[in-house]
Amino acid sequence: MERDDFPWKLPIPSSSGNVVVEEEEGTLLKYVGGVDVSYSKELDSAAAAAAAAATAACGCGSLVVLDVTTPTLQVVYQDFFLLTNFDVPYIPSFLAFREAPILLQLLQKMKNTDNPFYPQLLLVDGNGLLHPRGFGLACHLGVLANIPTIGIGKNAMRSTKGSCKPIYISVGHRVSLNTAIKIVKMICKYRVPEPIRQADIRSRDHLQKNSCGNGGTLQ
DNA sequence: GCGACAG
DNA sequence: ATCTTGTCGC
Repeated sequence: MERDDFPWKLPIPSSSGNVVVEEEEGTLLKYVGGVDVSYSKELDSAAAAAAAAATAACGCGSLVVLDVTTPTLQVVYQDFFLLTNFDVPYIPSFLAFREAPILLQLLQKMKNTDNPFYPQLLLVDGNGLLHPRGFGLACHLGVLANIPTIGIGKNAMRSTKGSCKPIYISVGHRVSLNTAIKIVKMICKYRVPEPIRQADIRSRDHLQKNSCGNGGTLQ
């Protein structure tokens, strides 16, 4: 679980700062996925009329895949999973029980259709081994989907305010911490690694355009 | 009661 | 996570 357990090689940053793409097709890390779930606080109109105290929400899970051998980290795949009347609560330290089922479906949909962009590795918006019980969302998802995962935390539990705002990288599944750090460093354009950032941006955007607030209208 | 609490 | 406007800076 904490060792590298995958067949591919990392693109090697050259001394000039450019990425050297090796010729061995299929052995190079190319497709890196990112997952996230966004929520809308808006009440579902039907639920609001029926139950006064009900606070059903809308949610949107997203899965994006980036080609990390391109300088721009091109997004080559995206898919969403919209949730209506989502009432699974968020309980601190139990994030996986809320989000793993959603994200797992997005991954299985790709796998079931033999999608050529199926990610070789997945970055997860949430921690891996860095968790009170040592098994965060990134671990759950990695095991369930049997895919190498890296956990990305943006708030450390019980941390103090630092002068800068770091991110927290932790092992999810089938990747060592050293490798996880190397990979994250090569796919960051901004503070948050690009696969996570794109998953975040796109899920929020998709939710806004397709959420309960629009009466469920699409397009 | 107070502080902490991934997203 | 979400509720929220403008604003300062590269």
